[in-house]
Amino acid sequence: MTHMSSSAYKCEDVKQLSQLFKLLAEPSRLKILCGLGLECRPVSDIVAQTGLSQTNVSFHLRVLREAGLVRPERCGSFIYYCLPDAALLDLLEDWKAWVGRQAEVDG
Amino acid sequence: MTHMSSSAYKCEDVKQLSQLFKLLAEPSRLKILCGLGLECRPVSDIVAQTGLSQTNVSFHLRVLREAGLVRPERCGSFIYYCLPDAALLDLLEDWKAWVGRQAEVDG
DNA sequence: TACTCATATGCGTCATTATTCATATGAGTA
DNA sequence: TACTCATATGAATAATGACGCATATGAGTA
Repeated sequence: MTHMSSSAYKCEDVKQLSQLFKLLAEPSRLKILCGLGLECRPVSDIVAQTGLSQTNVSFHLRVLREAGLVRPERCGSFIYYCLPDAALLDLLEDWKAWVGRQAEVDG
Repeated sequence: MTHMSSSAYKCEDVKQLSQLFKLLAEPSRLKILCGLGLECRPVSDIVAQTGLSQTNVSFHLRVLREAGLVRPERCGSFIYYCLPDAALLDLLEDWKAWVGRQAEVDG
């Protein structure tokens, strides 16, 4: 316990947080999330929008669904997906802003 | 262009953002970043603190360094690493808060 | 120079995971 | 029931990335 600081060692829940980031780290998944925005869209729309294969979209939607990052809603033979929490988009925006600032600094 | 909305399609820079998240998705790397906090520490300290092997720490530090997420500073035979931007910690805190809230909601 | 300590790097291996193909489920409709 | 469309799933493959071992670099010191 020599140089314990107030700022360090704050991430007890590194595991939980890294799992979340892993979900967002997949370009296809991030594209799906961002593409959804605040709207609900059927899978076929997501497929068309992202250009990914239907199989692949379904795969990633399952991952996101099981993590609670998207919520499915059946409507007829369609299944609509949407973000359960708008705050997620704000967080993503914060990172984008940060990345933008970093890019300025680094050149 | 049938149902283009204001909220969707906002992530032009999905690739850049997902690369950043990929860096943070590695538990070891996240541990290193969080462990650093606002301080500068030599590699040997990071090794001791994280319990990771020296090789592995160096490996991850390189990844983080090349991405601009840590900055090295030579001091004698030691190389100190620190975060170049304190805002990074705030962003991580925001996510932790969000994850906490999600956990409440989901049960 | 020779020696030590701190850190970095090349290489091989193992584990994880994204992707595709083919097929199954499940709702709607005739 | 049979048929179609929307979505999900299983199996196989391919790509990525983390980790350890051995070794190299580079600074300090005698």
